[in-house]
Amino acid sequence: MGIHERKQREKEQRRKQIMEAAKTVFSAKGFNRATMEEIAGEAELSPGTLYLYFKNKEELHTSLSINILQHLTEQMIAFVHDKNLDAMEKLMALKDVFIKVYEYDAMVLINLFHLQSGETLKNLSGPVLNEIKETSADAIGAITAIVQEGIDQGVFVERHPVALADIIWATYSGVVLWVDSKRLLNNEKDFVIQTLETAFELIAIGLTQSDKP
Amino acid sequence: MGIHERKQREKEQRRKQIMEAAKTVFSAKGFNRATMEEIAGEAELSPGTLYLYFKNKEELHTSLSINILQHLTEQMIAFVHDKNLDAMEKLMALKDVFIKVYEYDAMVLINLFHLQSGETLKNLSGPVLNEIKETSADAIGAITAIVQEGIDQGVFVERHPVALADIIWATYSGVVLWVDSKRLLNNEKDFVIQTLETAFELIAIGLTQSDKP
Amino acid sequence: MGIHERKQREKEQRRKQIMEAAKTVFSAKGFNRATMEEIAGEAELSPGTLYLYFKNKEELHTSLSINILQHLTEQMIAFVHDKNLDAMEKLMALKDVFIKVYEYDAMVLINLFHLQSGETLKNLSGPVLNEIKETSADAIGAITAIVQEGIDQGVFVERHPVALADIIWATYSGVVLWVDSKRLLNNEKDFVIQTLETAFELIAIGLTQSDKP
Amino acid sequence: MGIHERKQREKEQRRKQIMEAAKTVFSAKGFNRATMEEIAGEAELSPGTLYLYFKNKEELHTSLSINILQHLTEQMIAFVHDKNLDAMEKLMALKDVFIKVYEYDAMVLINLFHLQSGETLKNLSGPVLNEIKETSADAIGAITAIVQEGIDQGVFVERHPVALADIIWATYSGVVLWVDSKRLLNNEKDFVIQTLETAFELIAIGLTQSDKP
DNA sequence: AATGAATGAGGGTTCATTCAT
DNA sequence: CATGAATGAACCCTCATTCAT
Repeated sequence: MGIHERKQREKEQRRKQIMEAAKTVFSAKGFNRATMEEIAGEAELSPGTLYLYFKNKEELHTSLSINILQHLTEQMIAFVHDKNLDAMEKLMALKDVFIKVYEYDAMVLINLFHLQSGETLKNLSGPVLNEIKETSADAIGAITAIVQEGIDQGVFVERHPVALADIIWATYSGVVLWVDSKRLLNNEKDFVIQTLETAFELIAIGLTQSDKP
Repeated sequence: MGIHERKQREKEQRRKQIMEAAKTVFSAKGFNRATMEEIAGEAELSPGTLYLYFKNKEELHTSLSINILQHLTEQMIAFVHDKNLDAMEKLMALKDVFIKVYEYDAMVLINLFHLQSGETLKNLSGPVLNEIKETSADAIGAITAIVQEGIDQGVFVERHPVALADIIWATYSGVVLWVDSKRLLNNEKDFVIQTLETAFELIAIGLTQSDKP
Repeated sequence: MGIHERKQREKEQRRKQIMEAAKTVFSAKGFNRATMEEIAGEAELSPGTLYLYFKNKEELHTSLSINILQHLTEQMIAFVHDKNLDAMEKLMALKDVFIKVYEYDAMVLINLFHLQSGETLKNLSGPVLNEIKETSADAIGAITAIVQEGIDQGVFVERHPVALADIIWATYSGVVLWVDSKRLLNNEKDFVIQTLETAFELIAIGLTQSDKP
Repeated sequence: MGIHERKQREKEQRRKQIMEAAKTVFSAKGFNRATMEEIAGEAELSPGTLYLYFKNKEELHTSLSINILQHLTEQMIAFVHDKNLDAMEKLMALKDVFIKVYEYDAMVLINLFHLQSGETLKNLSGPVLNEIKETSADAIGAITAIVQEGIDQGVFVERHPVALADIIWATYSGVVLWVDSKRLLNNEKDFVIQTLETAFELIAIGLTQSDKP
């Protein structure tokens, strides 16, 4: 079993090595202009080897996104059940996770949000698609739980919690995509984090105040 | 002059004809899987003709986005200077424009928001890039003007107006992308408009209320 | 008939105008990279018009060569029958014509010599091919006549006059092609004329001296 | 080591296989009408494979020329340093090499001389261009050395040795191109070799005799 | 005669993927 | 498992040529 386990770990190790290389190349070239040969070169492997670990280029690409989505979701779930935090504190913790993940790997996160595109989504194989569906359901579920808790506690005003969760998630993705593209268009400094902070201020107010008088 | 003008109009007509066909094909296949030959067929023209009107596939694709962005911006600017509306009414008018444009052509709008992607942005020619930059600056400018007016009138609380405009725009794009992808993932009904309504409620509250107590 | 003649002259005029433009463009781009559209633009005509005067691109290209070949041949023939010159003087006159034509239009001359290529020759239509055959036969005939006269006069040693004419013509084309390409390869000054002068010295000696002792 | 060497040899083998096929196809169709697909078919390989060994069509074509130029140059250099030959004998040996190479592969040789064309030359990549420059400099250098030796020995009259080398090389290329094209034009027998023999007689006389009396 | 918009066949090239070693 | 040479389908784009006006 020692042998079997080591094999398993080596295999996992290779996958990571490839995904790391893929991240670098996709990041520099974008999906279309990146070639499997270049990724293989970056990973110091041969092209053929990539196909032992990933079914094809698309799934290698998607794996990057799934990875960060799982990472993000895990962290969100971690404090949802934390009894020591009230709903508003959880909302702020959510914001901090969003920012931390953005800081951790902006490019893969952007990539994840672009996955929300018909073109990409349509071409994924069933299992991969399911993994995405489930993980993103978990992510939205975690946000929904926070919102629901706030409503139950009377801290947040009563609205459809799933819609609110969608808005929070959408704001996150929208800010990351738009502010990042502004950076590219105008050679600006990176304002994503500041903008996220302000966006969450607005969201917090919107969630707590009943209505414009 | 009659001749010259008619020629001009015919040329404009052809561009539209091609863009219409391109929209159909890109919409059905996505950028990569769409072929110029198929677009030409859809437009009942020969492949070569496409290149008389668009430099290459990428610029044809981008033209669709620019088009809707200009359309959107024009409408936004239209009521910014309307003296009969106060800032909050303008904000609601903005929401209505957003919704109307989404209803008018969801697919091209989604396409526009995906243009905010490094991969696509990096490969555009100078003139096209400039057109995007300018038009999107106009769009953000229009939103900024509304927010600024609200602040000046004491209706909105004082915050950095550009950041707020970015957040509004980002929320729009985020909601459209995310809720649309949820529809694809889960074969859901289209909730984009309802979600946008709710999102704007939150934004309106966030803009008018100073802070959580 | 006045009308008919004027029409005729105008037509001739247009051909020249097109050939002039073609010369410019072929010269700058080479045959393959030159486009009919660009030639039309240079001639301030539309692409379609070119086809009223030349059957296709290849024959337009070849016409340039035929033109200079006829020009060259005419001048050679002019002094072949000049009773005031002896064979050696005629040989020197030949050299002068060669140089003058090179100076007049180096590019078209080079073009002519490249026509001596299987690829180009094989794709010409019958009539054009015949014109080339006849004119180049005339050219070689003129040189042969000079050599023959020299032999008859006992000035040149007895050898096969056609072979000698071929060698003279080949030397001309070889020097022009090779020295011009050296210019391109090494960014050298143009040494074609000096090299031709030296080459003809050698030829003159070779023709007059019987053999190495 | 055995493995590495064999791989190397196999690779070299493939290049030859492709060049052989290319020679056949270019020879039959000329550069423009030859297609990569046809060459691949002739080599019993797939089109893609060609691009593993040659950057593009042009460089495959040029490689053929460079090959024969190197072959020619090697042989010329071989006897330049032969102490057993005097200058005149070396000149005659040069002629023999010229003839042998022509007999060995006339078509590729003609191809080489056509490379001396602006159009082709301008579109070559730096490294390939350099290889041509260097090899043709070596070729001219070898001829120059012979001529210089003749002058030093007092066998040849004193003239600029480089110019003489150029003339010899130009005569070679001119005779091959022109007499071969005569063959094509008039369905003649192949007189290249006889003409070269006569040409070298003239050159020998021209080099040894001081001047027309 | 002149136009010039439209044509559409054609080919070079790329690159994800495979498979014999 | 790993390799990497070979594959070959696919596609963008060019441009000589045509023809309705």
